[in-house]
Amino acid sequence: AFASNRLLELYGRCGSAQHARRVFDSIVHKDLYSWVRMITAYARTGHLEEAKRVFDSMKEWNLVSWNAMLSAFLHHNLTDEAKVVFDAMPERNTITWNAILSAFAQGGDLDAAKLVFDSMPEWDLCSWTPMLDAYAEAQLVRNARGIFDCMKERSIVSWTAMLCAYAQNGHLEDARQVFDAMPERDVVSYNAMLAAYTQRGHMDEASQVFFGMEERSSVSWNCIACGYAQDGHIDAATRVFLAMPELSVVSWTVMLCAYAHTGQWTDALELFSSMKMTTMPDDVAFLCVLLACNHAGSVRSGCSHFFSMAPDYNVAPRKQHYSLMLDLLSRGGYLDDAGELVANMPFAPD
RNA sequence: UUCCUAGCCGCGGA
Repeated sequence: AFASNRLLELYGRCGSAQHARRVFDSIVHKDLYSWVRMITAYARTGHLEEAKRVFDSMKEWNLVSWNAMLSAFLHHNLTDEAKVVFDAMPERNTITWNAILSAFAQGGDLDAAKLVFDSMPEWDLCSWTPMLDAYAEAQLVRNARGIFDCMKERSIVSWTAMLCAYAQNGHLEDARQVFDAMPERDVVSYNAMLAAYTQRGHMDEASQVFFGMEERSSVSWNCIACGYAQDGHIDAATRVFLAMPELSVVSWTVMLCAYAHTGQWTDALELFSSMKMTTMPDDVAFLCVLLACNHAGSVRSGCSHFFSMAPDYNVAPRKQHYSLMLDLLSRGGYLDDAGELVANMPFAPD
């Protein structure tokens, strides 16, 4: 059973639920580890209903199995299902509380996050930081600061979160003070300070931070390129882009977006073709491309990109993609096709 | 086993 459990874990991690299931079924004396790993394997591959079925067929449960089921739902944003699990749990630990707190905080549900936070028996770094984030996102910087001040211990992550809380709410000076006061800094905290400056168009300060960095990541470069692009310095942004040691999907998208917004439709579309040779475009990249097609009035190109999203790139079109397509089709005079698209949308029309 | 756990960049939202 021990060896089989290892195998189960392996298949679960590499995303092969069928193989995991085969191993699971072959185990005669399944222990709690086997069950939990089977649940996790299904959860990681998005088979939540299967995961739940496995969970329900368990003979006995422990805290870890409950947490596994809870996290499975939370990771897929199935908050209602997660709540049911949470309420049914016979016992909870810090992992339980932090998991549900993080989910509420990231989902922007401040009231729920607060409720959970206040009900918790104890807090650690992974409880304070999400709560701080939740306040920052709700533009309650003082409450965020209150959490920060109350923390029994602070890590580089908490300091960076506080920096971002100020930056997101336009308090650049305070963000800088936090940055200067941090006991240690890493590439993420540097990037956070960098982004604080570039997002507000303070390219001089941003450059100082950038050149002061011992180590840079793709994020650092992207911030600089994006800063120039939104300043209207497309050529400068392009030079930064070309100098990047590595290109992520965001690097490409920054440039796509820059070209699309400045009316360089053909450049945008050419860039997109180059991008696809090395990088899987995501939903945002497609938005920029559709925006470019839209402004160029290129119905044919827009359609071909739109209809390749799900089948070729596994990207589900969002409402914004649909509305760009509707705009493009109707302005091109393809009213019937626009109507058909609306009829087949997976959302209710606004 | 739940946890490669909480913090950084692109569209939109705010």
